[in-house]
Amino acid sequence: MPPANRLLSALPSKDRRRFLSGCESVKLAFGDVLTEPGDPIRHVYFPTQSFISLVMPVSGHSGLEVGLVGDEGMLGISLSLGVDRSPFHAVVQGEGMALRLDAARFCHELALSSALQGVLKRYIAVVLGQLAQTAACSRFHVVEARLARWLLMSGDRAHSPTFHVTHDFLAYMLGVRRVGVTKAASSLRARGLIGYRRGDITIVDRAALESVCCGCYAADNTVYAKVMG
Amino acid sequence: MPPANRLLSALPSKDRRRFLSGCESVKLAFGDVLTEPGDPIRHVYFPTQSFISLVMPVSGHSGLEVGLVGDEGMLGISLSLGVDRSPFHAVVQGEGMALRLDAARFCHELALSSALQGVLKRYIAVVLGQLAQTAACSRFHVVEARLARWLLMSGDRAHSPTFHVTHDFLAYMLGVRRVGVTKAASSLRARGLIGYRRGDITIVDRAALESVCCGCYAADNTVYAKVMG
DNA sequence: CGACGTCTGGACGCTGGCGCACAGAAGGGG
DNA sequence: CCCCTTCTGTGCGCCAGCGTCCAGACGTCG
Repeated sequence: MPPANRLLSALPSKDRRRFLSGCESVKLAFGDVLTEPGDPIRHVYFPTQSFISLVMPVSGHSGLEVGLVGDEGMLGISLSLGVDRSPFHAVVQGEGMALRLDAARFCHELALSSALQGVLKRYIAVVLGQLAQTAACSRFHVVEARLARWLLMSGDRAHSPTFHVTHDFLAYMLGVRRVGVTKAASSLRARGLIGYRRGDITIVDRAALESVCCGCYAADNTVYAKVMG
Repeated sequence: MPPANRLLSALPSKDRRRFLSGCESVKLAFGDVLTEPGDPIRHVYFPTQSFISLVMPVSGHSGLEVGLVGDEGMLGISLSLGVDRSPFHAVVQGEGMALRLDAARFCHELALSSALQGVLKRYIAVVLGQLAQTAACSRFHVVEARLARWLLMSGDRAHSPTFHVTHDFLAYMLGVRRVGVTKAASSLRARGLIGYRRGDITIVDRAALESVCCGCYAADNTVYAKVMG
């Protein structure tokens, strides 16, 4: 069985088969930009092995990552709300496969499957909570804790303790200086929680990393499990 | 004609009449707590003259306001997503009237009106964008700019340049110290942009306040107009 | 194998906001 | 009318993160 997307796995098999038959499997490459804020949504994506960052740009600043979409979610939910523009800058963070569907076809399929409608609505409710959580987190928590959270979230979505990301890129996601990331990361490494080398990061001691990270990580997971499971 | 809620005004008159007949008009008092995170949603509210803060609590911190709901929105959207729990702490910020509907009845009405479904879906899309905007704003912008934004948003929803709020409360909303608010507010007052006295704040020079405030205020309004208008 | 680009690691002073503590001013209730 | 609560204003030392610059380490590609 090939790796799947959890939203689609939740569908009854008839709806799922029907939906999958309309999808194409594409490989997303690191750094690919899938949507720009304000631009029309051409495709929706259901990551299977890949994952995607949602970044909110701010004038005069680098932008801030407000969401991470992996096999537990989808990119382009706005479409299911009847809005054809993306509010976010979406950039591929973890290379890998995703299922893709063009906008018109997605809307068509959505209209045909009330099961899909239900799953996506609940997913949107989760996203609402996660956005709020992220807002509070990036306001209050120190870089080290937020870095830990990011690594855990990415590790989950990469289905692997190792993935590719530079300090520079992390700084962009977290909305801090690159130097700040280097400092936090080297501290985590010194304590044996993670390892890294020229853009490849490895989670070494997951449990310890969880204890360093803020409660937002656990909160997110709890909400997801409660609403979706 | 009594003051209305803009979401409901957007409905075709038949649907609107039907929906309104199921609503009760209630007065919301300053400080009333309407939902707690994780608690079941008993009622949904469509403010007409009142407005409501959505606050995301964070362990070890005071919490952060992530949204403001006035006559342009509603409280309890999660219900329309099939989720009966509120992710937020919702507290009445501006005293006044609102239309209230109990949860079961709301779901029933929603099922009957596809126009209402459409409006609320678009509203949710707006909220998604606003949450992201707020996340970035509270990460990057200085207290003074954020305060200005908050005052403008509240002024809009209060339909009046004057409304009641103490520095203490503002600090809670913005996730900063009360002293930080006092400093920013007194600076704005010294420049003649606002006035205040023991909890009553007045916007004196709206245009100047807009120029002090970050672009997030304008961005929010633009998105709302584009998606809802 | 050498040169260049990329990635990581320090160092500098600076500042916005923090935590705390205290003092004056305005109102409201007994 | 006085006391007590609430609200606003100020002054401390402190620190996380900022902006900037430079240096070393690693890889890759010509």
